[in-house]
Amino acid sequence: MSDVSNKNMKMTPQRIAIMKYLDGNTAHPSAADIYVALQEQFPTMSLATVYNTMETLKQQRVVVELSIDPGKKRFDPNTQPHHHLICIKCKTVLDIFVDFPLPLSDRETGGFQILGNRVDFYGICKTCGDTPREMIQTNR
Amino acid sequence: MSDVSNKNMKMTPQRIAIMKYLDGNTAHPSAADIYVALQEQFPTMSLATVYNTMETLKQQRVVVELSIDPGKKRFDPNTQPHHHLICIKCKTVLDIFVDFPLPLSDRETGGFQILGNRVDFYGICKTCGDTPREMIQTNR
DNA sequence: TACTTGACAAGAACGTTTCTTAGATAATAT
DNA sequence: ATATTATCTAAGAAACGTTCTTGTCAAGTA
Repeated sequence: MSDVSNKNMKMTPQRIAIMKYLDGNTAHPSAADIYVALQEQFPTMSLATVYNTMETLKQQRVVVELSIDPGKKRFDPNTQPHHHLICIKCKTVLDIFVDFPLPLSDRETGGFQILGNRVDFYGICKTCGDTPREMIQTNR
Repeated sequence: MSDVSNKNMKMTPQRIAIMKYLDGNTAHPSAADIYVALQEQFPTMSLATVYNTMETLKQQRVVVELSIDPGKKRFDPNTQPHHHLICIKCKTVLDIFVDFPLPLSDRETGGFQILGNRVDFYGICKTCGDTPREMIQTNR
């Protein structure tokens, strides 16, 4: 993903900035996160542009959209299949690159054509587990 | 769940109706789904009441909130651990009751205290696979 | 009876996402 | 070089889904 170029989409300064911001980013940012992060660099860029760009990047399979957070889309620049550890307190999402065998028989799928899977583990992250409740700052 | 009574919460006609509607319901309805389904029976009930009730039922562990649908919460009256088959076309969600071993080493979790997991399979359901594109009606 | 508590409807408010419009920019063809 | 076309952008409006606030009512308690 570190190559910021693509023949299938027009590369504009805004898109390049968004892709650079996402490159190597493991925080699974939302559209609003991306928007505020690039505010300084592009004070005139609107949220709609972020959404449009993310939609384009999604279609180009440069990012994956996550529905981990209720009421908020978050994006993952890592398009390799991997799973997530989600902290139910601070909503931090960590990547895990373990491949689990998930066999399903035809009887279980019942004509359903399976294209992919997603495994989410939820629990308490190290920070939230170690830190007294009143000191935890939820990111989102 | 078929027992519509609970000592920890006041049972009102609205709540009883919502619980009855959810009982055995495998469609994973959203708040709006529940609201419109009960419109005829309770024309004066507001959407806020549905949300309040679902929050209460969630805390009583009568339902589980799903973040399967981006931008929409859906609820599952089946609180037994199970996984989901999600059709990416019509958003139908089917339950599967298979238990997969999902071992994670301490190195992989890195201090993360795991409380549960969720496995979502996504693909094309039988109906959407069999039916020509222009005839498919997306439920949501 | 008075007091307290919880639930309700109604609508306002909020956050997220999509849509619409008009103007700017780049690619292609003339 | 100029015209044409398509694409991208900002800006704001609009549409959702969800939460919050307010006033009202009913049930339970002292």
